[in-house]
Amino acid sequence: MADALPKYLQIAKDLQRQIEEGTLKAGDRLPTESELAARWKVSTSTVKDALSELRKSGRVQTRPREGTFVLPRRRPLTITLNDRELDMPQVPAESRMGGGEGRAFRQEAERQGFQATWDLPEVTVGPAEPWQLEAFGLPPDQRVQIVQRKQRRFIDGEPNSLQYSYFTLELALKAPLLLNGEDIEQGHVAYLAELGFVQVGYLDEFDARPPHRDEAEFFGLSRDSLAVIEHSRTAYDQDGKPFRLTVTVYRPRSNKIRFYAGKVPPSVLEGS
Amino acid sequence: MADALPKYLQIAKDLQRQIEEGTLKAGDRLPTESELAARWKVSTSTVKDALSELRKSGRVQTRPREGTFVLPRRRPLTITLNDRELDMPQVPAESRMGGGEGRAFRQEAERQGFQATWDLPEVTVGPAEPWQLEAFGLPPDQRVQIVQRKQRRFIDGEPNSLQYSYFTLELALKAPLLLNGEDIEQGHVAYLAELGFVQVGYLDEFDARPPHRDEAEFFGLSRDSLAVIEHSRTAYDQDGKPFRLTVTVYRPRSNKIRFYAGKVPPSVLEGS
DNA sequence: GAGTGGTCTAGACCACCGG
DNA sequence: CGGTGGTCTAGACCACTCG
Repeated sequence: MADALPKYLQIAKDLQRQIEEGTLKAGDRLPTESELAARWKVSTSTVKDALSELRKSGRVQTRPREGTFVLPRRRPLTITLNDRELDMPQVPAESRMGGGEGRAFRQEAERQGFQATWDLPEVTVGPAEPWQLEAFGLPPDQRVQIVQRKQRRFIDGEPNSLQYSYFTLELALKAPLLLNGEDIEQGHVAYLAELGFVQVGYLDEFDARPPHRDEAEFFGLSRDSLAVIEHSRTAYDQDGKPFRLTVTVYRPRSNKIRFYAGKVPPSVLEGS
Repeated sequence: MADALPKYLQIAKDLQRQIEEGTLKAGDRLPTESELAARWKVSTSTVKDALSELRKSGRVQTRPREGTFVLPRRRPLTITLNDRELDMPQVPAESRMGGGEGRAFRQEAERQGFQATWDLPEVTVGPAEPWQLEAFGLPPDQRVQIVQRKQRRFIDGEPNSLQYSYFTLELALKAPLLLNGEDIEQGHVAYLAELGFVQVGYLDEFDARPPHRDEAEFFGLSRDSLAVIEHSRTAYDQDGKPFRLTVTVYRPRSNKIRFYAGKVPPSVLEGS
């Protein structure tokens, strides 16, 4: 035979095939590592390599001390980055959403037939880290306190994304609801607009990276799972000054991130 | 001590620290696996786990039979998704770029002080796969041939991204340069516009996933490295019909993908 | 030929949960 | 308590490069 695949990839491929063919269905537990090792006459380490490979495909989830399970194929939540309100200057500032935060998250989810929920935000205050200073356009040696609002967001009850919003303490003192560990009914963008900090534009950036330990725990990802997608948004006020930084960490495969330009058929944009 | 980290994470963390502190500099080879095993008094398997973890941070690269090397910190290429020309209808169709393809790739790279090069495209023709039919808005049972143009793109001589452009054979017969394994001087978008297929809008979607074997090879990623970012663009013509599909696979950490809305200070947009 | 990482063996012990 | 995957041992052999 010509250049046989390593055993661990053969095992991974065979399991993948069984999942695709439906022999292993969503929610099923895969054979245990020792069963697979016996069946394939390999050591358990080789099986562990195979399962590690499978986890990276995003089709299975390993829960320590329980086993490895086939994940259901869920319809992903579509996150559209374009902010229709922002693109239409005639809409009053009070009704601008800011895309992806608070009410906008629920509205988008419901339009797509999902139920969106979230925990109360955890508010913490601390000295700025270098990357935060850079995002706020401040010199690297500036001493400034940053307010972090961290929120866990769920779709149909399942962990979907983690959102961190950052503000300077200086701003938060003028907008004290930011310091409350409670929802801001109208959303950050509208609340700040009421106080005169209007978001006239924003810049989004993306990266993919392995999850941190707490993110892996929240999303139920064990070792060697998929990368998460990190989406940073820097919001600018009327003076072109960055006044809000939002970092959203998405669970892989549960979200579809999209952006459009020019004329795209409405049916495409609406179809989930 | 309280809940010590597993050894393999301790080792990874120590190496990471040495890289950050500069004890290990860009281009340096890390100690070999057996050296690390001896130094930490652990088995080589534990060291392999540690290096696997380190590779996921994107700071090192393992080259089989050579060793593990510290990667230089390169300034990433910024890919801006907004198409300024498309957003300005007064610009004639012939000069629209399409963002990220051919000339636009070189222009953007040079503006940021990089040198962009690419291989000649590899053209292949074959039956449509289901996801391609879906992207082109065709029924799943339709029999149609798809032309693939695959191009390897480099920044400063290093592998940067892989771009696959897809067209129906029907379209390619009306635009025969698409079937040539040569560059299209003016770019796909302009060439097709000349022939009456004007891109009036597009829809971008993102995902992060582990690299395929050939992608890992092209990017020089070995086992357990970072995820690649996949960017799909579906382009629509005047009739709202999708006529071009482009999939770009980006090397992680070498690219910064961005998008803006509303008014963002020009200095931010220009600053690479 | 020496040295490298990729693959693999044949286990071991542990913490944790309720299959 | 039994069974699970996470961590780890102490190696082995291989294909390949030339550090």
